[in-house]
Amino acid sequence: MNEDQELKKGSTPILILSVLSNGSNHGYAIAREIQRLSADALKVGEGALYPTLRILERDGLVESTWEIQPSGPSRRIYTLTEAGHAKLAASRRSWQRFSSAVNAVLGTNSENGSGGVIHVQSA
Amino acid sequence: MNEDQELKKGSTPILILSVLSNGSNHGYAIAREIQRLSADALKVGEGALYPTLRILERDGLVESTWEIQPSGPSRRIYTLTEAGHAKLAASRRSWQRFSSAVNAVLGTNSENGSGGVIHVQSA
DNA sequence: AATTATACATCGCAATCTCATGTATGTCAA
DNA sequence: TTGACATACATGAGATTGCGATGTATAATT
Repeated sequence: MNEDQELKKGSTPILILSVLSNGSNHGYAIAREIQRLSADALKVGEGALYPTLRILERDGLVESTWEIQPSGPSRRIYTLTEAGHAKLAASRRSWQRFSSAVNAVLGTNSENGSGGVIHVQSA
Repeated sequence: MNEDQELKKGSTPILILSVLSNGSNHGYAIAREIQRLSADALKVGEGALYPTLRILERDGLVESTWEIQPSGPSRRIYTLTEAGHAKLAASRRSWQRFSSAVNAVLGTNSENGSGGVIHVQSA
């Protein structure tokens, strides 16, 4: 399965990697961060979160260590590896390509609501 | 399952509905049109195309009629129903919300390649 | 005669998500 | 002190979806 098709079925990995690129974090906090940054539009449930983190670790994109808390349950802290950084960069390009393509298909008729044009401009 | 989560797992329905909003068409041509409009970035395989069209028809979003060709195999022509138009409009909003949310999560660190800013501007 | 393109359709496999459930700790209010 | 809620990890069942392969059939091309 190619990268673009994989993105269609599961934006979870790229979202997790992206959050981790802001600094190491533990699973539960990653999920909350995705929800916060997306203004509640995206929710990564626990049944998707933990299996995905395991796959990312199996594939060498993240590493984890247990951290015992002075209070509350222990946390497994995930850190992005070098391979994870590279994967994130590639996934970003795939997402851009995919979302542009969808917009291209959606933008070819008179029912696109705003009728607006999207300009991408360098900072 | 809510609409946003459904989009994550399958942009195929909205792509088909969008192509059909440009006029009635048959399955095989719809798939080619999606591929053409997306500059080969998106491909809807036959194993996804025909089952999805059946579901759309079952749900009353499209209607179909057989059309015998003077040459070549018969075609099943699909037409967007009123419910299909409404669904398309709703799906567009969901796609906008979903892609904006992903961009929001991706846009929060220094690894976003372009470093660019996306401005959406009305026509 | 063989290949390619059109055009529909179905099946099995694999991947993924959601929902539910389970374990365990700590806090806060009734 | 008991119940509710939040934190934090983990797994399993069931459903959905996509993809590749396969099959049927027609027609044009080489």
